[in-house]
Amino acid sequence: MKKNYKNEALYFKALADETRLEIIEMLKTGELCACKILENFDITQPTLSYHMKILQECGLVSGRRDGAWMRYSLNKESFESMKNLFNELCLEMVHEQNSCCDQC
Amino acid sequence: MKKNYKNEALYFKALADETRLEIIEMLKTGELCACKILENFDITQPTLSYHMKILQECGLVSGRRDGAWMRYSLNKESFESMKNLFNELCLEMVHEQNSCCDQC
DNA sequence: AATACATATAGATAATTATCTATATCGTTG
DNA sequence: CAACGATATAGATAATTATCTATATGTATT
Repeated sequence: MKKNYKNEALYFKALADETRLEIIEMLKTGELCACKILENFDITQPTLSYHMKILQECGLVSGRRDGAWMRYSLNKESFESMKNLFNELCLEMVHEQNSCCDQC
Repeated sequence: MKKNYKNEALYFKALADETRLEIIEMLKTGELCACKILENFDITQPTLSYHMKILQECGLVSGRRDGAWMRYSLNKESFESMKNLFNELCLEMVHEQNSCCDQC
């Protein structure tokens, strides 16, 4: 049975954007509201909202409403599970084989 | 000085595609020629060539010509350096702060 | 309740990425 | 060197993603 890489790709897609990587970096300092994150970028508010949605959908970021504000923070459990997934991808490299088949 | 996430994003972009993740998985068993990889997918030869180029450009995969064939293999050093980069992204999460600023 | 502020959603568009067909290049073999 | 097989490149197109403007929704304040 062929393995499906949709889940893995979802995580990596979330990280495959400079803006989102920088948002993650910002959130390392702790919980931040959307307006504070927005200050750091030259994008419009709806664009930030779009990026936050992607980060939330893959689970890396959690948001909670606090009055008029949304407060975002990193979800440590998700980062852990992504790290495991990533290590799995990196490790288990089998030793060299001389050729892949008889013809070539 | 604002950090630039271009390099990091490049790695993640390379991994943000199911086909490429599966190619990496295949290459874990050892070096493979393009034709052998191609058999596993429903894509054309030029499309595979395109994916191999992306994997090579970010350094994760190395290719060597062997007669008429190209033999591809995983570049362990690159995987190591990407893992470091990734751990850096995951770790160093500072403890919760109560609020991000005075207004909100 | 009216207004103002913070964020989200809808819909359009621009930018990027993945894919294809056609063709070129490179190496092998008769 | 001609023909063939393996791979790469060019150029077009389709699909996806990032961005914008306009607007809706939700909350707080007067």
